Amino acid sequence: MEQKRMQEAKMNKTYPAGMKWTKQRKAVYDILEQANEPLSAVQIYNRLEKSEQEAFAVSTVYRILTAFEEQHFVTKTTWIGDGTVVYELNRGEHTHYAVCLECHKRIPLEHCPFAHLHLEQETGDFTITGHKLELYGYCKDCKA
Amino acid sequence: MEQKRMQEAKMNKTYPAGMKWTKQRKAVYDILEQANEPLSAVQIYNRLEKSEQEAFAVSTVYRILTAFEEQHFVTKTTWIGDGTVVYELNRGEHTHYAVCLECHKRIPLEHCPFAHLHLEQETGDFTITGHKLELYGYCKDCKA
DNA sequence: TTCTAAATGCGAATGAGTTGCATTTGCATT
DNA sequence: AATGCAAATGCAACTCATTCGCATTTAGAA
Repeated sequence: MEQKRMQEAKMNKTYPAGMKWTKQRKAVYDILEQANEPLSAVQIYNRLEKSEQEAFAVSTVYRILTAFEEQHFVTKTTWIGDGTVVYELNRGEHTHYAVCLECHKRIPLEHCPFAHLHLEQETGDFTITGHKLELYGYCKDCKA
Repeated sequence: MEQKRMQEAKMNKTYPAGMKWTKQRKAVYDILEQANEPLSAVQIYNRLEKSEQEAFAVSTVYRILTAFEEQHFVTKTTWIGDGTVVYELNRGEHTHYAVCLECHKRIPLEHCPFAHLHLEQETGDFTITGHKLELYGYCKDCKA
């Protein structure tokens, strides 16, 4: 649903009221779409600098990402490990990562380990709306 | 084991080679011990300012916390919501939290939901050594 | 008591992210 | 197609957490 709205937005068919589809937003959107991993605002800014002839303002990137988040186009996440803030296009999947302590590679998990868990039971009066999980360890290349 | 080492460290019986048990470290340790929640470096710094006659340097607090983390005296964590970095005395338990998105209260979970899960199965060639988990939602006071 | 590596203080520097304000630009409406 | 204006951008200055270099102090081993 969100995804369909994003597609429409990109095709410039519809867009939420009071939202403009500028070239800056298109560029940020394209970078997020082409990325196969979550990106930080600075990473996005750097890629913009390389791919575009005209430079963008950093503040614009931050504002675009905030706007995208409000429109649910992207999901903002903080890596639990180092606190890095990254943005990821909302493709509908629910993704967790296994983080290698050696090379810091992030391997997306195929399935959410909570799919069959009933977490509500043990949190009493707490209403759960989401969760965040990171596994730590060593990838096959770093087991040496 | 870590806990015993911490106790010994505090009693000034043993301490890892090349590690000094200074009054600054004692003070930071005491504050962490008395705290019933994870604290940020700035929070610790502020409490030091109030409780001690002499002022500490902020950089010293950061360096102490880094050293404590390397010695596994404390655990460094990043809060999901706002990205705040906090430190918590390593009391030996394996703790996860439910974090209220409204009041930011952190409710420790009694049991680790992974206790009976075999995560290795779904990560293929990844060797898991640890994990971090945070649930978020709304506590009973904030459900309004 | 002496000696030295480790720890601290201080202040400057960094880096991520934000903000105020003047200027530009989608885009809805003529 | 021209107009009008709210929304978006650029820019530069700012905040805030954290780090770093370096001179000075100090814990604790010898």
